[in-house]
Amino acid sequence: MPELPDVELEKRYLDHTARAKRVTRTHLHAPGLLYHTSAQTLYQNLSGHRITDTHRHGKFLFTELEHGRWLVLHFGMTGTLVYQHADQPAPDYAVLVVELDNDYVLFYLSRRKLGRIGIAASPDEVIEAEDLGPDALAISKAHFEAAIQGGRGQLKNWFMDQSHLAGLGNIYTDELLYHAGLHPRRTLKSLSADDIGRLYTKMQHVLKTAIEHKADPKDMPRTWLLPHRDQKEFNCPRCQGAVDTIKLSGRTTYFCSRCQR
DNA sequence: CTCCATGTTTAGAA
DNA sequence: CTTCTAAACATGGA
Repeated sequence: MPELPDVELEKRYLDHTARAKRVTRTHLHAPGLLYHTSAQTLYQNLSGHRITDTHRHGKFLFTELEHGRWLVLHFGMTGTLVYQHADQPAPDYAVLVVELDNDYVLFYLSRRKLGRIGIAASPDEVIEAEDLGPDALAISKAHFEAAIQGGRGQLKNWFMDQSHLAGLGNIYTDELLYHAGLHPRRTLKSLSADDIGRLYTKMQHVLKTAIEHKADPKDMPRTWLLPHRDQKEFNCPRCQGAVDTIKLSGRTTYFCSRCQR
């Protein structure tokens, strides 16, 4: 489940599991996920090296190895990490298997194989190559306001574009706009200073709260859209009116036409 | 079998 | 040049 909150949780997961362990062997089961990297380069940079640090930017997760280069992971729509003892049966859908020197194994699982795996000199190299905007959780209010004021188009499309701001996807953009009371088709140009300030505050609130709730839709506050999205139809937790569904850029968008304008 | 899915890329239209 | 849309990617689940 990979938007910013999910990837942040994967980072924290790595921090208290595989971090500081040494990689013994590596197996790649889905070569199609490699980008800017050969399988040989991947093996050479992982095997025999200790994991020293982790970093997240938007939906990208970076893992530093002791030689200073970084393993780059992007989770697509279905990617996730699992760390378990080598005695445990291997989970399904493993695309990358990283064996560690403490008899534990880190699995990168992906059902749809839409993610990416690579080696890079630094997170910045990837951020530049992918043309990623500032991280949605790390950006300052001033920079956010400047970005919005310099932007064009509709809110939903703008927030989904990782070159403007990195981290929000379909689900959390909908959640943000719901909390901010703004219609997904509203143009950036039409926003008041008040709207922009509220967007920033709500964005921080939605992302941080999602992380606190482990980004689990079932555990999210019932006043949010997220825990209800698995039903085809549901009512707005705030006004009780029917929540609308439209397609924007081919993605299902949920919003309340009474609360969001 | 059909439809849908938390991401990104790309071609074409506006 | 920018924005927007639909399709494609690969695959599983309802």
